Amino acid sequence: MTRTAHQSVTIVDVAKAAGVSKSTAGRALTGSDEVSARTRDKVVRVAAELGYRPNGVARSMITGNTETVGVVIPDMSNRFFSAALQSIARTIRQHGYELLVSSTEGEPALERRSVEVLSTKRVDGLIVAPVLGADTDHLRRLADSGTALVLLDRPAPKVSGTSFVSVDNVEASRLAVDHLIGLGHRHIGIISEARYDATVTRAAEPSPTAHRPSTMRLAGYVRAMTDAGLEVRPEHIAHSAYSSAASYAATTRLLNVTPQVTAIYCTDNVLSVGAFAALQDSGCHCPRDISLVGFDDHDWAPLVRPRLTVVAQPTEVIGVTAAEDLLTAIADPAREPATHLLPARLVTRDSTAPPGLSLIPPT
Amino acid sequence: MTRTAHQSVTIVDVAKAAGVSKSTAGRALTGSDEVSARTRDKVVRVAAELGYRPNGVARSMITGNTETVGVVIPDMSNRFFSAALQSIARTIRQHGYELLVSSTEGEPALERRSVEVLSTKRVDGLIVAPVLGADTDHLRRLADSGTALVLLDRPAPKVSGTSFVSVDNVEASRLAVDHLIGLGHRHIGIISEARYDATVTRAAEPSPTAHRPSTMRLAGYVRAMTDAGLEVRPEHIAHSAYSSAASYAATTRLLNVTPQVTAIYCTDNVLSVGAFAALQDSGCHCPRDISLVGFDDHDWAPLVRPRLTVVAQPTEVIGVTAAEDLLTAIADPAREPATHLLPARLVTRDSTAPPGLSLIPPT
DNA sequence: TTGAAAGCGCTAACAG
DNA sequence: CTGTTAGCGCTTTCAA
Repeated sequence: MTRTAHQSVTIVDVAKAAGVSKSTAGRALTGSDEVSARTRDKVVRVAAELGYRPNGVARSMITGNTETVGVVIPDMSNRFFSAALQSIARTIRQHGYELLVSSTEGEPALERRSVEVLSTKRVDGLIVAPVLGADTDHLRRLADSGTALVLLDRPAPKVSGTSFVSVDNVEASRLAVDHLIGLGHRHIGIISEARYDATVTRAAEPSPTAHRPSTMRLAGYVRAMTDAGLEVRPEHIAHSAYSSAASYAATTRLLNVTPQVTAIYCTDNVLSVGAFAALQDSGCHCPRDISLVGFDDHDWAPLVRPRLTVVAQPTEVIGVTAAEDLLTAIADPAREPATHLLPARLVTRDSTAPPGLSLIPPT
Repeated sequence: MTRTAHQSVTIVDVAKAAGVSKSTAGRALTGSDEVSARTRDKVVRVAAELGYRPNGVARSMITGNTETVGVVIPDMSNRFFSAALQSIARTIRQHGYELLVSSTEGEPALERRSVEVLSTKRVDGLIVAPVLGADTDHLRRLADSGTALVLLDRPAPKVSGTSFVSVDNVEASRLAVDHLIGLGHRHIGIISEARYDATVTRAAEPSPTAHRPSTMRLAGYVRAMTDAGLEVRPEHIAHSAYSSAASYAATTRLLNVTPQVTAIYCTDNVLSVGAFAALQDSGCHCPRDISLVGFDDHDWAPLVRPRLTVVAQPTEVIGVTAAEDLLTAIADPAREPATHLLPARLVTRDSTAPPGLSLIPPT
């Protein structure tokens, strides 16, 4: 019956108890058809009685693969990544893979360690959302060594031959900004983790596989403004570190410094929390005095007042696409890497309205 | 330099190239002090040149452990579980372990499969939040087989000899209900996933290791009401399935059917979204007409109006505790299993006030 | 249809 | 300090 020892019943024990050889027992247990039904039944029954559990480690040793996919992301409690993780998990599970996941907390050193450890554990493939701005040599080495690799959300410029899956950030910004322009806004502020850098941001073709999402979103804003014939004013671009508190401060600053701004586009889900809070505390009425577009659709977007208009990423699709591309790469190492830029979607709610629109007369 | 072949450079290749034996190479690479500095340096250099990556699978084969912890949870996009996961990941990483995570989507069959697969992969220990109400024989077998096992959030009654980590749900409810009673409320409704079952709920000592969280929270409500000399009325207990939409419906029903209710306690984070929305749409003014206490502290709790008062679980601590207990169990299989009931915390905001309190005169 | 033997890549005695 | 030997548990030829 149940055994208490640790590394307990092996296939040899089963074979002995069933009165067959190790190899026959193996064949019976893996459902090979090179065994007589009689012996198979016997072996299977004996195995169950003994509480035999096949040792996947030993099997991997021989087959050379682990049926395991690694995922390395900065933070699994971040809504975007946890949602992506969930859809990655489901997709690969349907193909018989498990998920080895590592959180880097934004530390380049931890990312290197994670990639190292996971590749030591011989994952069959790896999905990585690299730490922004960090060195990516370890990823290049990994890709060069033939490990299937898919980049998620953030590119690694120097790593070639690797698939990349992300929302189309330029288009996402265009959705937000065009919506605001369409409402009549002319002075539109932006809360961004990226620094305004004219050379990159105003480039004719900013490349999603070369720049981080925040940069692309800022570039999209610049493009949309420019295309509409509006002036991009540096003082309308509020830089914020990656935290809700920093975004709160940045938004407050933007409101104080540039009173002519009538709309704000906030380019990240974490930042949106702080931006919304800042607007609430500012004394401005939203959307009468200021319109706000957030990023990513949250549970709370329809719960706050005014309900928050957002640019929503297809988070599920991003996860599924990354997983499927990785599975393809595992099955066929020679396949061409692809860049998947998935479309964002504008969800219009109540936080955006024409400038100066006032249902309640201003005080 | 970099190799393109798949299972490429082994320790034998390194040994040959360095002109030493396999074992010396091994010793050098694992940093054993039984090697001369000279040979170690040489081996390490050669290994780097060849792009050698140790094969963790082979190592596990010998050592018998994988430095991997499995986690099986219903849904990693759920805020509670993703936060717990993040702190589990950090804790075990600090001890050199990686995380193999599996999402069961609430399906008992998937949970069985996950536990099976992870134990085949020879994880050194397992943290499981079992699917509610499902059969737990697979967990008992696992525990009996000597695998370190910690139960998270939900107990598995028939599985003995296993640690259990959870918030103290009865006390959590007491915090919420006592707060409301203290404000003067007498007719307090509850939104619960549990069915009201007098035998369990009113038991003198409802056991956290025998009943699911929702049952314990309901029991805590009953206890707190009873202790305060208030009547527990079945029509004040609104059952809801586990979704925001169901909670919306349950809350709406509760408001319509029992107008004497002046406060509602919502016993779960997912349900809180629906409850809050229902209150907004009901025409009731919160907190003037109805007070609301939510469960779990969300990003949005301070963002909505009124700001939501909640009972907050120490999610981080729960994750860390589960991880630490598991590490202990791995290190010492003979240690006594423990039940950790962690304290909840009441976060008082604006959604709770004395009944009938009216800053704005009723219409 | 079954068994015997080889070996995956590595570590761990045990000699030298 | 270093090399030799013997496996870990399993799959997989290759014979019988």
